[in-house]
Amino acid sequence: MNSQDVILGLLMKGGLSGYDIKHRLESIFSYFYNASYGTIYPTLNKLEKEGFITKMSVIQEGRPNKNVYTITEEGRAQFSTYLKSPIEPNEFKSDVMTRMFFGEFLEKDVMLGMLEDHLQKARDNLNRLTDMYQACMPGMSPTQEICIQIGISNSKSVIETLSQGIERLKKTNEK
Amino acid sequence: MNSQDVILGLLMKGGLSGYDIKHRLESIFSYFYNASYGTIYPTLNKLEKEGFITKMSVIQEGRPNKNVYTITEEGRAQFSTYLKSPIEPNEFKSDVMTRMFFGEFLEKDVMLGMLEDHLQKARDNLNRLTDMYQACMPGMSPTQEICIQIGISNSKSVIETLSQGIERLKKTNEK
DNA sequence: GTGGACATGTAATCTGTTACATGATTCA
DNA sequence: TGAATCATGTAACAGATTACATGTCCAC
Repeated sequence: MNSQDVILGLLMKGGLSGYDIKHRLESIFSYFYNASYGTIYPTLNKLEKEGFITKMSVIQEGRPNKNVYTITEEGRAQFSTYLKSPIEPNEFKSDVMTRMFFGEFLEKDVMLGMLEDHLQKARDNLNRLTDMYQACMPGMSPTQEICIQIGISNSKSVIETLSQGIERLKKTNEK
Repeated sequence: MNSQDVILGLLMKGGLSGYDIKHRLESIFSYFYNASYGTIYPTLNKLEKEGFITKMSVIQEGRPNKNVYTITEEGRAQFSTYLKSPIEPNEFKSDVMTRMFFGEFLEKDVMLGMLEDHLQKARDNLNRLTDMYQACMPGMSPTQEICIQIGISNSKSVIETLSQGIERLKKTNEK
């Protein structure tokens, strides 16, 4: 899975600009994939050259013009090839957890501050996801719903486990 | 956080070879970080050139020789710098979840097969983590314990949410 | 006139993986 | 003799990010 597959997927339901794609990725998608403009625009150009999408310049009023890309039949076939390819394992990389792993080399109060901070981020993330769930709920496909439910339950489990861990750490601190 | 930081961290408690490091990463670490030999060996050479670690050739009986690397004072200082640097956000990339997101473009039975498969992998992963928890439990630092507890509770939450999702999907299939 | 949303793009760089290449030693 | 484990390394490539560069249009 790479940016090409994801972009083709996003175009399956209608034309989008690079800017639109970035915003889609940031909202719905951000939990399990992301890409920067430095990836999106070159990928769109590449996909157009390969005939998987076509470009249309759209003149807008009150805004700069934009390039709206539409998927072609070849593009749909290509996306279908991706969907049938072997699934790649999840990739997860966590700086916070790495620091927790090496926690014995850091002062306890610094570590506690770090964990509290991370906990707050997890709470914010949970709120973001539940808001999104509420907002998108009616229009979501069954598997999209599973997707966001996994995100939500994962967030909850991190919050719970981390809170308990912090409390335990604080107690060892008192000694 | 990159391979340099992680390798220095692993050397904080004693000398290791590249091969040892790979195995450490695969066992304890694999939940939140990983690296290939193609990263480990060049990184070790780079760290040695920079004076953060020193190499010692160890002649073994019944096995090929190996290079054991030891962290220097400069290396410890460098690792400490990492621990005090701003925390980078988690990175998560999931092919399965991307496919779930685009589930409407895939036949239901194919999707179900994919999800069952993923569920099994999640169960295997949970078993691996709980075994590791049992095995390493006495020697773990408090924050290491939090680390693995988060891994375990996340695995459990994925299994539960996914199982329920699969059941729901099956019902919509019958209609 | 300035900040912010909208909009597109490139060059340099980073960081890593994969595939290849080699070789010792043990055990069945 | 061949597979498995131990052990090290490199070259080609992939895939992305960051920083830079540019510009429109609106509202304050």
